[in-house]
Amino acid sequence: MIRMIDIAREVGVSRTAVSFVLNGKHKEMRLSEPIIRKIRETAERMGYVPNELVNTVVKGKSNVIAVISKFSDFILPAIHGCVDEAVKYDYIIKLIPVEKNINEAILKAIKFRVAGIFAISLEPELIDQVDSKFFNYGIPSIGLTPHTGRMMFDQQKSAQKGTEYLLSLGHRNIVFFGTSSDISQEREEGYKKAMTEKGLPLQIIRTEEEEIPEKTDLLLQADPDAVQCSNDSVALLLMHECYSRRIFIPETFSILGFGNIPACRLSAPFLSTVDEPYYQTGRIMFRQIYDLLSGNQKENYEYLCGDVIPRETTVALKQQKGEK
Amino acid sequence: MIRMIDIAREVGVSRTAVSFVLNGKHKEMRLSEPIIRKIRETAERMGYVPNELVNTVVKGKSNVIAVISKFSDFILPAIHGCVDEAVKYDYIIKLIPVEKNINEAILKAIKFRVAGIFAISLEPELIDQVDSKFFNYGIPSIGLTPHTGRMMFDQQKSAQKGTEYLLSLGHRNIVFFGTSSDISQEREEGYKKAMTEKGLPLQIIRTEEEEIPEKTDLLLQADPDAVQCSNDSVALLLMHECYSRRIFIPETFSILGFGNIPACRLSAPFLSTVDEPYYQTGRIMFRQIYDLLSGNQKENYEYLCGDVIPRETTVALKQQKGEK
DNA sequence: CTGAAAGCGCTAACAC
DNA sequence: GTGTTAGCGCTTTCAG
Repeated sequence: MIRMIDIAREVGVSRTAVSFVLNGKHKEMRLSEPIIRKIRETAERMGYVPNELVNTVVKGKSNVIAVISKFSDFILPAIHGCVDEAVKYDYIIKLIPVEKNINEAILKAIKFRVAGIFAISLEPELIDQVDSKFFNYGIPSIGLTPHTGRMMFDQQKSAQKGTEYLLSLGHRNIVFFGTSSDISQEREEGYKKAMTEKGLPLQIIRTEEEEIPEKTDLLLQADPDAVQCSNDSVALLLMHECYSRRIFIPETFSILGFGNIPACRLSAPFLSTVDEPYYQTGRIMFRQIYDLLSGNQKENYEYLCGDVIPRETTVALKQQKGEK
Repeated sequence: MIRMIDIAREVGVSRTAVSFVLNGKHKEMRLSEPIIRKIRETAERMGYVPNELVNTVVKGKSNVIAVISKFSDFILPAIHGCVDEAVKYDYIIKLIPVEKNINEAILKAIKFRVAGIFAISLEPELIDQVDSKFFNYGIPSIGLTPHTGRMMFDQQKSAQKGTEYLLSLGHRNIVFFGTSSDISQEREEGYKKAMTEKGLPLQIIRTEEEEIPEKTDLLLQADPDAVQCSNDSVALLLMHECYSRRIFIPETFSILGFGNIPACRLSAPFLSTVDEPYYQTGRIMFRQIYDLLSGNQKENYEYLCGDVIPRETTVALKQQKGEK
């Protein structure tokens, strides 16, 4: 690796001159144009690459952000969005996986003197284990305390939009088919709100993914116009149950998922769903920490709201009944 | 951030002593046990965190690996595997996205003096643009030249295993339904090999994903026992076409996918497929660059071979005919 | 056991 | 315009 001193010697100037030219600060020391050009050319010719690590050490400021996460297929697209956004602001993302010990991961980030820490997709239990001493280091972080770092996505409102879409299709007898996870319940609230506003009765069936086969029978007894699922997996699994019973969708009833996972575009029939844009959310999350780093503390970020993506599993009630 | 000198002053010893103790080299300078303990305790109490950046600068060796990639949902699980494996060897992964300019990404990696560069999931055209001067820096890299950095996965052999599985089920009239991509053709070769070994006639239908609706009719005319698809998407899309035609699977014919994407476990019926373990492959890729860094150059890594994952879309011929 | 000193590659203030 | 110098936080050698 060639260093500044090497090119200084080659050109026959001081290391300082090289430093200033290469950092675009040559105005502060009126060097002659030819010299400036020669320094640049020589640097290029010798293949000089500045050492960012040293810069970080000297300036005491890095442009690396640690993303601490329990990675899963689920969260990967958000990381993707985060990385893409980071590169625009000339930040680099370092990935630090967490299995059991979150403090180990945080320590690793601090060892590298990262500019900021971004924790994402960690269970509350892990967050509770965070050693509070780390906050003394003054490293801006998001997601290391219980109420920060949530996905910037409004689950309830998005689910409500989903229900309203079903309503707009003429469905009235809508059952919400969901799991008992926190996130599922937030979505359930959206359903409740939309139904209540219309004065329609609530029908909620809670199920774990493994119980879907049995719970499907329960669902069928309700003879719904439409069923709104708390996520795409349960929607797809429900469709699977319908298939084995030779119950056709959307002729028998409409199904709406939530999440817009890739499988929605590969199911038979294609699953209508509410989009949860992980990638976009990842980008917003980056901007959140970026603002934190720049000191532009905006306290309230706009939460993203998902759009309904109509595909083949939802159809107007009239049309459905006609086919029945 | 507290420094070594701070804890040295606190304890009343030399900075050298602190350095040696904290790096576990105190044997080289026989310090008294109480002093050693006091240094450790003080470091802990004051919240000392070593500065890895400086260490890198001083030692001229880092334990950071840059993963340069055009990230996509596809490749994310491989990254995941890579990160998980890296952490075991105490390496950190830095993500550097590439859109158009690969040299910019490489430069960024070199600026940070990474220990190695790992390029993955980049089109050949991008690889061709790599400025050869970068190789002078002697940074170990994989995937920056046309014939390195391929996924360590044997497409052909895996596909062949798939065909053999179909054969073992009693199917003879097997058609290969695939796209014209390079990877699809490798898999096609596996199919050909298995069929040829049995002296069975080859039936291959090439299709792009958009053409699947029309090509399905062609497929149907062949009246196959089983169809082997070049990837899960086309298998799933084929199932979608069958659904709209009310052709039931696996009663009419068996379908085998390739890839084992998450959607396989969410389709109706669940798709049997050949597993392409991206996550595992990512881990192997890390080990590859790790060996390169450690100087243990093994020239030939074992290519992974996928296993058949039987689910609901494949069934023995006898059983199928019985139901027909 | 310790303190001094050189070195890693670079920035930035300063006197010349 | 330049060379010197101090400093960033640390490792490592070496004479005491």
